[in-house]
Amino acid sequence: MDKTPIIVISGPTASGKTSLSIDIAKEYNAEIVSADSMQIYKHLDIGTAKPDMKERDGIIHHMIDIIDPDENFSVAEYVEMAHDIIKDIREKNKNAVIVGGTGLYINSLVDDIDFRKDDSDENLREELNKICEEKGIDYLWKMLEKIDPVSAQRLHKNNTRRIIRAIEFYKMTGIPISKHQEETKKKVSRYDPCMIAIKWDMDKLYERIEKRVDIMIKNGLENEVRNLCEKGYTKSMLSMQGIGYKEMTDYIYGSCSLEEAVEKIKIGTRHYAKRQMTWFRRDNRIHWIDYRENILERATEILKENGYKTNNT
RNA sequence: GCCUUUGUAGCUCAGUCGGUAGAGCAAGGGACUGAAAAUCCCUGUGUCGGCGGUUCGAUUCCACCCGAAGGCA
Repeated sequence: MDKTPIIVISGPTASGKTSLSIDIAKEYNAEIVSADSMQIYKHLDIGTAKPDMKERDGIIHHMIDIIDPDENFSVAEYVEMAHDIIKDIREKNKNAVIVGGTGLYINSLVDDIDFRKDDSDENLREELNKICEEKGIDYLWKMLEKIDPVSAQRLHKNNTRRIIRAIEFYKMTGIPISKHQEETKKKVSRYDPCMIAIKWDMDKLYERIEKRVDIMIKNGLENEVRNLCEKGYTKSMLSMQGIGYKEMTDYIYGSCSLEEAVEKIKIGTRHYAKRQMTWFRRDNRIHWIDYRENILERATEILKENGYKTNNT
């Protein structure tokens, strides 16, 4: 079976993914599929650095603004929708450019990981959370050790979230999540990705983050979050836990000053960029482009080596 | 000018009844298969402001100097 070629642009925040992706989309007759866990939300624009229509410059963007801020979303849904979109794009004889910084989304899509329909249940998860509060995480960890010792060994006892997910998976499917993970690793992906990312010196990247956050403030992040709060969206929602949103909410409700909130946004974004780097660093399929190079030119070379042709060639 | 408080890790500060020091934050590294902008793990030597004195030994006590904050003139 022929694999579907896809162009993937990943990397840390503020590395220049968006503008590179649009340039590439123009040259390669492509549509863009975002892989960003926050840009999927409507009304979260400034803080997520969502490209506006002018920036998109006529290029079709998918997986942006697809749900309301009070809705939950997950990788499983992401992957399911993205597969269909890519299929449609290909049927139009266009290229698909996947762009985003959410490593889990990128890898789940590119590696074509299976998410079963029946292995998740929010009520059960809530129930387990309650048990954790009452009896402590040790109790849950021991429970997991009995049903899935492999996962129990792998998971640190403080990582409540993952422990609960592992138990949840077993209760829903009757098989240990560790076993499921091993099986899905063997699966051959339907995609043939050409992966590109822009590499920055961290201090340079941090400078960009600093500037970018200042611009967000200038562009009215406070107002954006105020509107969200007025619409009734609260910090308990996933969307409002995004960097920039949770800190601004704290400021709006008076638990810190604006300066403190801005500083926290900068720190949070730095931490995020660092985590993204540890995620992407280990993927040896990625072609890293140094920020000092002519990025589009270099990307074009890489794509050419991988059999992609521009509109002009 | 005098009095008081203060000077310890990039920052905020503990501490050593004299045996050369430790937290939080920052920073660095790592993990990651249905919350992932989330969640979690690992990493702490720094002229203890300067110069002397006492002492076997001073960051700790004493004197002086320099810097900071406050008070009195």
